[in-house]
Amino acid sequence: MSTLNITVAGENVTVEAGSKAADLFAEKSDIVVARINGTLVDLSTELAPGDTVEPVSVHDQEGLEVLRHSVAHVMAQAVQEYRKDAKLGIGPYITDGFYFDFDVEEPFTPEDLKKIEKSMVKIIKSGQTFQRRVVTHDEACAEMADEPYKLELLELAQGPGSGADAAEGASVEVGAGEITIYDNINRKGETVWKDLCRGPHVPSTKILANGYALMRTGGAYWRGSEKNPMLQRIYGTAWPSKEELVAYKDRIAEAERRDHRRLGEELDLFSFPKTIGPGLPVFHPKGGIILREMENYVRERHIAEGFQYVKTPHISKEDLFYTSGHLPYYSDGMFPPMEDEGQAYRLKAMNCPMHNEIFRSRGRSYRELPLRLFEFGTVYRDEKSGVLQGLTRVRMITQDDSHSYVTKEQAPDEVRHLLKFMLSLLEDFGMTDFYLELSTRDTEGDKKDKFIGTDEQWEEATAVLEQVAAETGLELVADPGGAAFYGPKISVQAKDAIGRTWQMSTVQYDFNQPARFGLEYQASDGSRQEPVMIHSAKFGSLERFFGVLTEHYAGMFPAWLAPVQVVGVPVAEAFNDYMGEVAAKLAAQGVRVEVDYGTDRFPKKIRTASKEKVPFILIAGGEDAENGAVSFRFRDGSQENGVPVDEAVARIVEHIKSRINADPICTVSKVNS
RNA sequence: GCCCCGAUAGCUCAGUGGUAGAGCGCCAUCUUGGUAAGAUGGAGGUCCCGGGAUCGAUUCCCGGUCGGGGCUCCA
Repeated sequence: MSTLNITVAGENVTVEAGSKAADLFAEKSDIVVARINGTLVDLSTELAPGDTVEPVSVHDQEGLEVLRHSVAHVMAQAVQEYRKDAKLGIGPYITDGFYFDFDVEEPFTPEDLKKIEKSMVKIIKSGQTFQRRVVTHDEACAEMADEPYKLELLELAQGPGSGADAAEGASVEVGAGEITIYDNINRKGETVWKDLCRGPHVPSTKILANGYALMRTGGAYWRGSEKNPMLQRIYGTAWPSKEELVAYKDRIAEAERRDHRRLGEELDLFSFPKTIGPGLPVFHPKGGIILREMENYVRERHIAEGFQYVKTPHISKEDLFYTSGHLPYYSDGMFPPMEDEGQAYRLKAMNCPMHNEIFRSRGRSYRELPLRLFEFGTVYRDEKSGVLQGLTRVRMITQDDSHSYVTKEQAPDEVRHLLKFMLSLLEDFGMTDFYLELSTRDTEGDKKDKFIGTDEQWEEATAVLEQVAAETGLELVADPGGAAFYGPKISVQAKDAIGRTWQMSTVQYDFNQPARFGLEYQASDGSRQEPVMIHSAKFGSLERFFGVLTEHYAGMFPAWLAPVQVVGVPVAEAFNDYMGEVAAKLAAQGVRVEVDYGTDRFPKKIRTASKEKVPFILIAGGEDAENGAVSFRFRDGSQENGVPVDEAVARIVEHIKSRINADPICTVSKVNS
């Protein structure tokens, strides 16, 4: 009997000829695929002499992705059993799960999902297997004759322009090399379903049994283009174990509890009155306090960093936005013009042109540079209906918008300075986990004409940003094509308390607008030079940041931001006056304090104040009054009784002043430690 | 903008081809001494808007508005 030598997980092994990868890992049920000579393949792959084989577990990222993709296949099989008219789109794995697109006559209902899930249970329990089969292009076309979208993918994959763009989507199914079809084989050995697929797959559906669920449906354009027909997409999630599935569902439930739209209502922070219009929020008094505190702090920090606070109008003659170059590119995003005395005006959708006018309001010297302007500029963008979402996507956007006018030589330092500044600001709001995204222009494709300026300018600007970003030591992700029309940008992506990523700050290098506006300064040699303009926003939009912060803190704003910082609860009516005196001492120190003089009983008052997520509940009863003391109840439910009033006041004031953000519970004891 | 779903009291939601309900909240009275719901009573609704079929529509159909989940977009 012949044998062959291979390397398994770094060790030399001799196996019988004809062995499969599965034979090597037969005892290990968590191994779902193998990496042979660097390529991820099915366990059914036959081994060849000299192969290097690495097992891939379902607990590895790649193994998990394979598992998810296999669940997608099972789902598609179930869908086609249930809906004979369903035509297959693509079905890849995604973060946390998978989806599959179908062209169906009637969209799926929640009841449909339940039925599909049921029939998936049957399939998965039956222990079907996946079998890989290499076919020719013609064979694939014949087998997929009833699947128009698969035929399109086959055509794309072999077409002349089968490069990245043309085969997007196709590559998921077909890959670069040979064409393969995966058969779903039942226990009798019959092929019950098949799909054009690059693979690989788990060996048997049994491994899928642990933790999957169908989550939701939605429309999705075929191959992601709005020019194409809309298919129906079913999203699912899949995990190696039941526990992980439950943990995932818990995470989703937690995100729902934190939803700023829900908290905004519960905590009376803001609303979207129908009479005003979609995407146009009004901030209520309590939301107003939070906004004001955010603004005050950010304004102070900007001034400390050398910015000068300015204010500009909400509307402008339309010509301004032609000068800046915005209007030809982004007219869709701006509200339509208003006419007054024969002159067309526009609501501003960006502040930079206005700041440029401040720059050129008089002659500028190199001695003034960097000239840093900053404002809370409220801009209006005519977002398409269907994209609005709470405060995170609105039509009124208040940008903490700043522009630094610098010499070309000063630009790298200015970007460095800004990046450091914005990270420190975000940290002050309890966001400490970042990565950066570098958005550059696209030199080919549909959007290449969106970018203006010479190659040299783009290269120079991009190099500056890249260099400075690298210096931060933070992870840097490329975003080709994501630049502004006037220059490249760095975005700061920050993770919130439950691990979701939000795009926050941006810094943008602009070599276009100074020229368009004819900005210049007089250099030390007397010559006139053109400045470079660095755009930056730390929150991006106050509205969006407000929404993100609400979710990040789960409504438990740190004391310095909290609309009500202290609620005083007398144990009984007899202590109302005493509680009132304590509250007056706090109020005299500028603390936002309320006393619950209502007729509810004591426990109900505790409940009410707790639900408002107030940082400090102060309690006063007989024992306290006798000792000139007061008792704390903190937001986590813990308490501290009999604290002398003056000490309690001092601790609260100190805590608020110290702006402790990282811990949303904010107990006073943490200040002292 | 596109696909789907929804809209009933301030909020969360039940319900019905014969003009409507609960809990919370709100108001009142009585109560109230120690860490998440004291009792009773009351007010409050053009059942989103417009049109249609029907003896009759909050309910069925069509259109609109707004909201939600996706897609696309996000200067």
